[in-house]
Amino acid sequence: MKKLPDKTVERLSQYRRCLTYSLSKGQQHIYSHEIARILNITPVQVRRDMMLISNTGTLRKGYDIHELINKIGTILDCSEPLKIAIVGVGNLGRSLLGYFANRRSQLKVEAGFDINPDKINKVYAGVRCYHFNDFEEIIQKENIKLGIITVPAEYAKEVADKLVMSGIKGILNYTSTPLHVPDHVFLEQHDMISSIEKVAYFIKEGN
Amino acid sequence: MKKLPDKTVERLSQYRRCLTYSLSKGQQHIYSHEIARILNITPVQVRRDMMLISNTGTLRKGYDIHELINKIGTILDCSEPLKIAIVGVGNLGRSLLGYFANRRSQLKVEAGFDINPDKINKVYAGVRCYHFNDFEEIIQKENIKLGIITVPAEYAKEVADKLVMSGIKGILNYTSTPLHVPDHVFLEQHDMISSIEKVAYFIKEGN
DNA sequence: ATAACATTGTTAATAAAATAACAATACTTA
DNA sequence: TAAGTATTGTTATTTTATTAACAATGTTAT
Repeated sequence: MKKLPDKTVERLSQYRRCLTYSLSKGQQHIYSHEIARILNITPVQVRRDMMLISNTGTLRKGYDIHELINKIGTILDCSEPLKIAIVGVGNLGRSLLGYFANRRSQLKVEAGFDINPDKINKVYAGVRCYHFNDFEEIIQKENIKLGIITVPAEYAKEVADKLVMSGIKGILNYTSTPLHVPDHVFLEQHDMISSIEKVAYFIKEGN
Repeated sequence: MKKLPDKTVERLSQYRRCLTYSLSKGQQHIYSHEIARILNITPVQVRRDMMLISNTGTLRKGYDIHELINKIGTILDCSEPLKIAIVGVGNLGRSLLGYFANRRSQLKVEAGFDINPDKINKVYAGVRCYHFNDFEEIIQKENIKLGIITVPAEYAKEVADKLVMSGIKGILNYTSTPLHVPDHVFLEQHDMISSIEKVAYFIKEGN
């Protein structure tokens, strides 16, 4: 399948979650406008995304939830679970570890990394914490593909460099330090401070 | 000033942070291409944003950092510090509290809220944690405008409803539950699972 | 003094994302 | 059975965001 637009990919993940929920309630079909309402978007957008992933619904019956979940799975998921490392087992890192605990998913957090000796070899939400010095060895042995950076901002750069050098394929950066990585590494940044300042701006304007 | 584009607002926040850093290094002027390089964007985009906020640089000398920081401040900041509440003092909530500690900024986290009795009246990173039952009273007394939701996903909806009822102006939702709020409340959602699935997708495609 | 250069500011062009419009059609109701 | 209705799928349009192009102009080098 052709590469999907950025935003569509994000929405697919959201579709899947809300579909899983509806399915667990015993619902079998769902209309575009139902999905749209749940996610605060328009029905057209849902249908457009469906078109992009060649998913087809039934007229006046909507989309088969089970089928659509599978379809999204074939697009988003890899054939085997994708292994993830969380670098920085502070509050934020542990928060993410918590998200993934008890969640059957094609995403598997395989290891945490830190430099605080008190944390090394401890297990958090079922995931063991290693010393960051051992990063390269472990991610290569375990075939970990994705790294999430949750260290204090001032360490972000050196952490990212090490991730890249170790062969990580994608990085999700939760620090506010902008990072630079080569083209073959996919980088996503999430700056919480900017998000808050943005909300602040639009509140202010709203006066 | 006319309302700025969403993306420009986000970047202004990032500009300010990188400018503050450069200023602290003793730098007084900065070129559009320097900013761009730091933030992984193009120089044109920087100049375009400058245009939108009517900031003007000096030919062959670049932008006056101090002046630009002030300019961004007049746009993003309110006249008095904007007060924030963090609802859910778990790992993620405490992580955010940590970000704001020791940071002089026009954003001030005024209170945390939780329902766990062990946390009530404790102080985290200088911020006191109250019982969520007292939410309305405290945010009205303290004039808190912005709420950040960091509770487990299943509580997100009721928390949001209470925030809206209590007169909160803006909500930043870090749970994966999609929320619905009236038009006069600004809502920003940040779904960490979707972010990770997105990175996973683009890694997969990259093969 | 003049030419070459580097940088800003702005307009023009392109690309990406969202929305609108509407044809097709199966279901429902009269 | 015929008309009306609700819903999908798709094309067209609009809006938003990014990038390209380039004129203007102060600075540096010759």
